Amino acid sequence: MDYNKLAELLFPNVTDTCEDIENKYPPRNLPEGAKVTRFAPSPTGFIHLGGIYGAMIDERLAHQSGGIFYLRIEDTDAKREVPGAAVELIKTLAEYGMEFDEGAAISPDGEICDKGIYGPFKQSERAHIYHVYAKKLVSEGKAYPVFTTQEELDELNATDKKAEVKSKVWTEEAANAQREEMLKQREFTIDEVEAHLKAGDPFVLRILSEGDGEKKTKVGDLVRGALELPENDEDFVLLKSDGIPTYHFAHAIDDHLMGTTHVIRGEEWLPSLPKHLQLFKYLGFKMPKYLHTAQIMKLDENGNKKKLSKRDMGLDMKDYKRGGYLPECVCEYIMTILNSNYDEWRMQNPEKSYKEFPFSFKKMSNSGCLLDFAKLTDVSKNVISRLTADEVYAKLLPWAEEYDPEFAAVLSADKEKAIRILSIGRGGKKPRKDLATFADAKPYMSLFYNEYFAVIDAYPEKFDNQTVRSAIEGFLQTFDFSDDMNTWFDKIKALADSMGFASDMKAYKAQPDSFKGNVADISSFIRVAVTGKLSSPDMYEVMQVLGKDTVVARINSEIARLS
RNA sequence: GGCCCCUUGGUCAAGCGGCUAAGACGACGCCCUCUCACGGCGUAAUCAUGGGUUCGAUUCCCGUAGGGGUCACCA
Repeated sequence: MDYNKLAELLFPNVTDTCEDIENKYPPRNLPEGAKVTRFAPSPTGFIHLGGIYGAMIDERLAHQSGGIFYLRIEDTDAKREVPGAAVELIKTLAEYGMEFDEGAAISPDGEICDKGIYGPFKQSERAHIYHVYAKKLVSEGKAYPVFTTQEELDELNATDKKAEVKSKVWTEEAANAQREEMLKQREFTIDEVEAHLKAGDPFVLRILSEGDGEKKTKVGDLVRGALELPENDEDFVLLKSDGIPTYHFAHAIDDHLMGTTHVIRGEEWLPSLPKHLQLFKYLGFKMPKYLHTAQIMKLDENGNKKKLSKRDMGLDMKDYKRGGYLPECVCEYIMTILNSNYDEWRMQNPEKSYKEFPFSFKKMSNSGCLLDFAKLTDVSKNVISRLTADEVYAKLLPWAEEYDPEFAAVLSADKEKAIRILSIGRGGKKPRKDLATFADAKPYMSLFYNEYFAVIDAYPEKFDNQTVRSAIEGFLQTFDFSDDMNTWFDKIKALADSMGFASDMKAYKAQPDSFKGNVADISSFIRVAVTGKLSSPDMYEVMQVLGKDTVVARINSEIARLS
């Protein structure tokens, strides 16, 4: 077989050589040890938690080493592409603090554009590059075409391939038949190829695999160590019939030309690693280092770990946004599952950015972890508790504007007040941690606003209305808004004493029977009247924020109700 | 089914031949306290299993089981 002739037949329009391409993309001039990583999503839908997880590893590894972090859009599957998804992807990544040095970006007019000299960064725009290498492989007898008719192709496109693959019964006979079919396709003549081309039949380009599927080769993985994998024995597709490459082919060429040093991807790619080994060998490219990450899982109804699926809460980043989770909280949580010594570091360095943490892939776990909302909540509370009231307000307002406009209106009507509310118990060594998400804000803050205020909790049952009423009446009689906290509370204690309640908790605990109740009970009457609830932040501070008139009005309203 | 990956408390995990097997989240209890938070202290809870190797295995090797992934002109 004259492979050069075959190559010429298949790619008559390709005149560039591989050298021409290589010259256009010179090796990067980076300091020793600098890592070049990429995040390479396909624009087939929303970005998910696993995506952010992977992107954060890419970002840390690159920027921690003084390297380059870039974004490549893997839009090689026109059928699955979702319009506008790429733009959405980039925006979401930006929200999560993923800043790319190079790659696909959004231009001022809202279109995808390229940043840096190694583009184009959309694979659909790189067809000519792939074809140059494809032609070379054909000319060396390392790849060959398989023709189909247009009808067969249409039929292929009509099938739900994923469902078909899933339902497939993997018997030995089926495997053998598949292999025989593959081998048969290797047999053809130049004349046949010419005839097909003349008839306009589309073709795919397949690699001519070398391995026998038995012999093992060793591959290194940054988190898994040495792996033993069988050599590739599959003539997988390089170019689809539309001339666009498959992931495998695009991966080898792009990561080579763009100078990627570290490929970080999910462990679902592990089984296709032999394909990539084969390709890099055929192409004469230097292998990048691989890091296959464990998946983030959930528990299914049978109690088994399962990969997060589209229907699950917690996969789509929009879920987090809607739920009021701050991106920095999610990132903080991801850091805790990325490196288990992160928690410890955070305790020592409460004010630092996570980007100052010495992240190491050596500390990454190689088994999948369960998405743990309890942990996320804890981490989020900590992150938000470290913010100032102004910062919380600045982030809360836009969230509310999108998901609860009415609440947003209330918040912005009196910014000063909102910030005073958010300031309660904030700052200092032991800040309150009331907010894990912005969705917690309204229930927490509602007692401060008359439009939301309601007496929700009942007064403690063991006291009759008469007692409650005289207590809050008594409070009102001596209430002076300008009192400081101690004076204010001393008055409550005095009130307790005058009503036969213990003002000293220790005294009460020693002899509970000699009192009608204690000062905490008195406080709870006032608390329910003023806040509507049995629990609230520090009541003195609450009253200071509410203002004298509101406090008096609420108590009077309760006095009336209890009469 | 073939191939590959994984396996320490409920969860995330430290460990890298000898430890009473860290720590965090969660749970529970106590303390602090005018409530709720916060904080402090404490309790319960883990090496999947069988065989080796070894004076000694959570740690090394082999098998088994369980879980996950993958076997497309999808990425």
